[in-house]
Amino acid sequence: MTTKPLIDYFEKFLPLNEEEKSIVENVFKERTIKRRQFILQEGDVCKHNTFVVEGCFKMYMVDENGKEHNLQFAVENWWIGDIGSFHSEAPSRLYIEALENSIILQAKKEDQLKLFVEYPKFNRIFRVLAENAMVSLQNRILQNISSTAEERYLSFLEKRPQLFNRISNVQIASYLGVTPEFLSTIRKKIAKS
Amino acid sequence: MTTKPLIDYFEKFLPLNEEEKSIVENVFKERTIKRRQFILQEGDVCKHNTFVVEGCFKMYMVDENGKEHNLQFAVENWWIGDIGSFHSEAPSRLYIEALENSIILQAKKEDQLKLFVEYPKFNRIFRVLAENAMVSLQNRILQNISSTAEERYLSFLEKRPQLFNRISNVQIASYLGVTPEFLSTIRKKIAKS
DNA sequence: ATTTATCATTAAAATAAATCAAGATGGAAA
DNA sequence: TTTCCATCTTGATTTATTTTAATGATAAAT
Repeated sequence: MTTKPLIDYFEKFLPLNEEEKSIVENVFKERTIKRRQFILQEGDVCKHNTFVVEGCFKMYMVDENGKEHNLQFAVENWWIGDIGSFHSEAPSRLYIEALENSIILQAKKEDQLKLFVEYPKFNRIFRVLAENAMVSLQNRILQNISSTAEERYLSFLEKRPQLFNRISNVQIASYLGVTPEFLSTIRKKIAKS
Repeated sequence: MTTKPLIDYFEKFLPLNEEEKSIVENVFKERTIKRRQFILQEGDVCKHNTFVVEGCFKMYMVDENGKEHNLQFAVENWWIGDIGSFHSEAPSRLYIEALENSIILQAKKEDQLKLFVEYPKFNRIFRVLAENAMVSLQNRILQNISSTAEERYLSFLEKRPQLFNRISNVQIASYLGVTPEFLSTIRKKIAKS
């Protein structure tokens, strides 16, 4: 019963009855992923919606110069996936790679759609999830267009302290949109003050 | 029947029956908004979800130095609102201001919730809307962390050509996260090449 | 155990972008 | 018409950030 963390997660939004719990167990399949393994690569269609039970992932784009740009990290109790590709079934521009050995739960698109059609409660839960994600993304954009890199780094430390000890500064720099070298000078400046 | 554009909009996602069309007419109220008028101000709770029938709005934050940072524009057939504040009922940090004389349709929170509970179809439509919004926001973040201001401006012109002739460069600069002066030098450089 | 890759840091030079100050333009308003 | 205000532009200066290159430290691979 690895689906327990996911059921607990859903129940933070709306309580589930026994039937709904058992459909979650049927729809979401457990997978074990090793560090450095990919669950999505550029050019592939994103066929799964992924919930992280244990471990850590990054989702990133590779630009024309071969540089990686981290769009998102996901640790325990986070969702990750290229929703755009998942819905449109167009090839993704993104990679999703495990930063640690991980355990995930995945739903295939057709199963998740069935869930939405047959169990309206999940429709409601996923609407709220998407809206919450929108709010975080909007806040991140506001930060990006209004703050310096130093302010963005401080705010990242404040908002995601769990990640600070778990992810290398190279990865954090890529998420913030600065070079690792510049992040290093920012850290030096902060340490001094 | 100003709700017609909204009904047409919903039907691009899922067809509505007569009952559903009439509930849309009941829930969404028309308002006329003059240029420079606010429909949300910092400190207020965002009590409405807004659909733009005609006109143009900007949603922005004012930083500690008094500078405005545009998070979003909305023209015909776009939604605008501070979803975070709408859901949490916490005071908003954002302003929403009309850039032109406008006509909007607004639903109060309790009415919209009733819609979601009693007419599951709208739950589904709004889930898809939120997911689409997530995709655009993710793409914008990727752009912000991976591109120069010039690339961001060119991409804005390509993606939102309707806005190019309709919105001042000051507003576009604020949306891109650069100063109007620097946007001017970008434009000069592009014109030369 | 040794080699190899990744990571974090530093510094100098180069570029991107913000700030400051000023002038030109054109439409709105009196 | 004249005044006024917002917009756009320009150039000089300063600050933020990237690039390049080099180094020591650590972790991964052989």
